[in-house]
Amino acid sequence: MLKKERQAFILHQINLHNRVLVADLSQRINVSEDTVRRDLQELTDEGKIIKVHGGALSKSFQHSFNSANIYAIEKKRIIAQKAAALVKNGMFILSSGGTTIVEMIKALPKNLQATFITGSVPAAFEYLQHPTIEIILIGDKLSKSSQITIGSGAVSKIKQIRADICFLGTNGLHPKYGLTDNDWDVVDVKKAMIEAADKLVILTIAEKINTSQPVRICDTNKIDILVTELEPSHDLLADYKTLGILTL
Amino acid sequence: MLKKERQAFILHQINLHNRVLVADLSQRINVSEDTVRRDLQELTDEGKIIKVHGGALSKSFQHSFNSANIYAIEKKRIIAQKAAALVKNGMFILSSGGTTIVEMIKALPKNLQATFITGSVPAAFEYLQHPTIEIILIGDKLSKSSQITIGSGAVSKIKQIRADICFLGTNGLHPKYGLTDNDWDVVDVKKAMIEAADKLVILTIAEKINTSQPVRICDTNKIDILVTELEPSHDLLADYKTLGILTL
DNA sequence: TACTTTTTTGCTGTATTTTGCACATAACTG
DNA sequence: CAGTTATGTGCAAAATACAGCAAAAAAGTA
Repeated sequence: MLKKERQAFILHQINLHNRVLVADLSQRINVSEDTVRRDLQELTDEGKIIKVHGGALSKSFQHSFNSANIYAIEKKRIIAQKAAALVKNGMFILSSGGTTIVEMIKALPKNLQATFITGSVPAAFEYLQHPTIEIILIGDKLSKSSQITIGSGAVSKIKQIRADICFLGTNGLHPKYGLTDNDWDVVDVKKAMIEAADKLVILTIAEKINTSQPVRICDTNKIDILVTELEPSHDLLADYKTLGILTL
Repeated sequence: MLKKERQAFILHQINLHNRVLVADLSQRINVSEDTVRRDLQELTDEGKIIKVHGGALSKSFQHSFNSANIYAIEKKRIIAQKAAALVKNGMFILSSGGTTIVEMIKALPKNLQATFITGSVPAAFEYLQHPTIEIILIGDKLSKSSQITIGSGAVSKIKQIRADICFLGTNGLHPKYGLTDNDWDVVDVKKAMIEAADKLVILTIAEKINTSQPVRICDTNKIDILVTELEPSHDLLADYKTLGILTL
């Protein structure tokens, strides 16, 4: 069996049963467990499955864990504070989802008057807790893995918008490869958001800096402001500063 | 069963029943109590559950520690079970938000293949927890009080849909005044949902039966099925049965 | 065709993870 | 307070993962 064929088979099994075991697959396909593991690793890198000890799970399993993910929460709170300070009264703000964005929403001043636009369910949930802001929800098909709306309907709605700022969380940021993600449909939505806003602000923990994912969203020089938990003068940010990006 | 899978199962059980017992889980999953305990410990470390002697509790449980609320939740769970049984594979289902609807979503069979359409953020959040269903989010302005999208954009999107069932929670139901609510904009959306579906199913606790609110959604005879926590033959439902409504 | 180069695969040995058990300790119950 | 039940810890066995290496297969290339 060819490699591509094998991976397609594995993907099919995962979508069918929501899980696979390394030992199982190795026997069924008649290859070594190492090979299966390598296949699972590649599929994981492409963001198609979730690899776990002993096998792999469908992406739809991921959400049940992410719901209360407090990973790196302290760092994200620092980022949230810095990012929230960029928002002024009267602004129109586009935002994606992600835990960092949700933290930013929590950090918004209580008397802020602004309009926020998002397709992310967790972000919308958090925006709803705020007493004074207005919220516009972008409708379309909901993606299970990313919990935001995707598809042409969402993209065309976003294109009708002219926003002041676009806040994006990110999965990969690299001076050469730019802003990257692992889901094709999500990338389409993020691209549209970037085009629809005057300023692009990227929120990311330092750990994701200089990493990359398979699908490209935009070039690094499209970014206006980069918000991390580091000091603005930190070495890790030097490359981005030379590209003209404001680091906070 | 894989470790992650097991933890997902435990998390699901907790969200469903608000509590689990170590001994119970160990028997159901067929692992030692130690393993269950370790899982609970990890989930606790990640902040997803509350660990207690003998088992664990849902995080939401610690907030809603008032007994009146929990009493209603038991009733709503009965309603949820009955309503969830109406959904079949391949259906298109429109739904509003509300706690009763959210309970219904939790009660949906795990292998269900259907498409759900909603403008409610809490409902969407709950739909996202389901592994196999498809979700369409209705976009527009978000209403803070009702947590659903309202406005002409939402209404016109709903009008483009032809659904099998429309599930609505309700604030007032009265044989004479029909289905009523207290928010003008929400009523517009609910009206559109009713028109867009073949069947109208109303989910309500008995205590709201024969009460009314200021704004009318539709006549009582538009209702096809009325789901309450009562026995279908209960006296309180007699009026509605004579109107040709199926009571569950 | 004959050759290099690259990719794929399995193997080996060495970490790492997971799990159940035993035992001491702590928490509940009446 | 005594008895029961639950918990945490250390430990060892088994399963699983990973890194490095070399053979085999595939893809280019002259």
